Amino acid sequence: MLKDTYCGDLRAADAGRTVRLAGWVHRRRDHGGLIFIDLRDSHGIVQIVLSPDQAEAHEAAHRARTEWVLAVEGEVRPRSAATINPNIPTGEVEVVPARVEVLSEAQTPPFYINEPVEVDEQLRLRYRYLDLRRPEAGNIIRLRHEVVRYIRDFLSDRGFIEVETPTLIKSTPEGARDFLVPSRMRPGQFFALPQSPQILKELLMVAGVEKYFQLARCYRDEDFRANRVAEHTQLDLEMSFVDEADVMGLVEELYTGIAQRFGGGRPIASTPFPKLDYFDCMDRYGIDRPDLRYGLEVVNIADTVRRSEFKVFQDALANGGEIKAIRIPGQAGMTRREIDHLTETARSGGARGLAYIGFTGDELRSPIARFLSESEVNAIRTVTGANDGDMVVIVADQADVVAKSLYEVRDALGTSLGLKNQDQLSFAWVTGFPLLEWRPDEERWDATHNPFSGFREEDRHLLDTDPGKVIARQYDLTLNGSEVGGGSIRISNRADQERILAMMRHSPEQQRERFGVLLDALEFGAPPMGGVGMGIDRLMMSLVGTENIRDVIAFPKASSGTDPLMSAPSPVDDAQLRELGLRLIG
RNA sequence: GGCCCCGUGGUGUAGCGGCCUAACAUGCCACCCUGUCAAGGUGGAGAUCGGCGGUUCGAAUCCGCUCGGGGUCGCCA
Repeated sequence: MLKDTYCGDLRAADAGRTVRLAGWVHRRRDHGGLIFIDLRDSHGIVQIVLSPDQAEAHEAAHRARTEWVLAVEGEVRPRSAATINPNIPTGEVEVVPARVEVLSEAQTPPFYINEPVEVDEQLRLRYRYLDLRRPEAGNIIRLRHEVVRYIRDFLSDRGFIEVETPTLIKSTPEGARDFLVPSRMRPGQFFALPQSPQILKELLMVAGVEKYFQLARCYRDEDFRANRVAEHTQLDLEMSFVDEADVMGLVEELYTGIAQRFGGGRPIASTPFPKLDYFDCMDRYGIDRPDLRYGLEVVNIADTVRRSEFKVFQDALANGGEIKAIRIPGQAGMTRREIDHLTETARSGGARGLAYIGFTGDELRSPIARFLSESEVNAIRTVTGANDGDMVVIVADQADVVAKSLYEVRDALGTSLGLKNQDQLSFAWVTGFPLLEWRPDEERWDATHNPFSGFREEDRHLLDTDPGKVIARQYDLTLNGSEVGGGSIRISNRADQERILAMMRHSPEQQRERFGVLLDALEFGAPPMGGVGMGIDRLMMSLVGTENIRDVIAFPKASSGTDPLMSAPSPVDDAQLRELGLRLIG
């Protein structure tokens, strides 16, 4: 090794040691006589001091520029009291080199590495290897390693084995669009990249593995978002002979440990994690992954205004809809502009408008008050618990529109009122999901999560009479309002699996073609089984407090779906295409 | 695919019809400088304003198209 010590590791106790350091010039302060160089490596930064006495070293330091790579050999010296820098961990010492060697020179970087300035993301991605030198960026990748290592240790200690599954698998036209890989040896045929190792992990259970996990790369060929990329990493895990409580308990212990160790001291809002029912969630938050860091719960006020004159309310109820409200404490005086903005937000959720009542002492601030009797207003006030100074906003429409609109309103308020406390990790389980939902356009049932989720035995009879009422043995984990993972106890017998697939309008031929392997395997002694897929990227986003999923990935694709670093995708030679039996059209 | 926002020296921004021969900060280069840590001082180089076309006496500034980027809806678990 050219070095025996990391720059960032030096402390007062190292004073007097002779060390060999190597790293990058973070910053240089050349006083003509004295030269200070902040030398940076993967552990941090330490100050190097060069006086003109050591002519050769001084000369090298004088030539050196930002991001040059230097090897330094010298003595660690305590700094005098007046020159201690309390802002950096190594600030009590500095290194006085006898020798400075330039290992590599460097062009001026295209953006600042030594200052946290917001730079165009494409430029950063194109030079990601420089971007990652920025401690703020690189430390996320290092933290990710620690988290992943913790996961591996945790599960290994509990008898899990990590098994790799293939990256080239069979395409199933279910769910998201597959990435396809043409087969050279079978021209005209294609592999798909896995959207998750779902079937394979169930086969591992049939294989008697009992406890499996994998940090699996999952691929979906869909458009990107701030928190969505084409390839993401999931902690994929499956266990035999378990029920919901076993899997949820294990995941909860794991995630509590991760949050405590890597959450930067941020408290977990509640342990054990709250368990919410899906229908309850939809009722109170309008969404199945509520952000529990703040209140602003949705209240049903249909009963209080059932006999109201107000046509909007009448129509909604006459058409089988709902009327719900959110009480916003202390916001009766919000500006016209803010109200308009909230109304716009509600409209984006499908609502035609947003009614409001501001309780400002004796007066009511409300365009709809004249359609309501005094007792109705009082009833609304009682049901919502509104005090003087509170604002109540109301949406009346079909249930799904009310839910979506008020979810959007609540979410917007959470942001604008500063209620999304970044210093809190608020986990919650959501269970009790419907197994199936009706697709009117396709006239078939579809799985709400995945077609292998089991269902409550007591709901079995409903499969014939009212399939939409069947509750799945599904559980999702949410963190600060985003879904960080989910799983289920699986169907583990062929008859049930075939029955569900049939309800989803898979013909027996399609079932054999697409899921034959699994169906067969379920006939050879399949154990009861269940597991989860946990999104590692989103977990890391929460741990480091970023909105951008690309921050937690070493070499991410840009939002456009391209790779500015490698310039991918790119055209290929005709010869390559020919070999694959492909020809480009258009 | 729809909608919204952005595109000015290396980087981050200002300028939004003529005062722009494009400003500021930082970075870069040179010189001065022995205790700085965003070192300081002096001087200097560096962008025709994403591209194309149009309106106008005159366009970084207005209009159209286009390319690139970001966000969002659709899509996606």
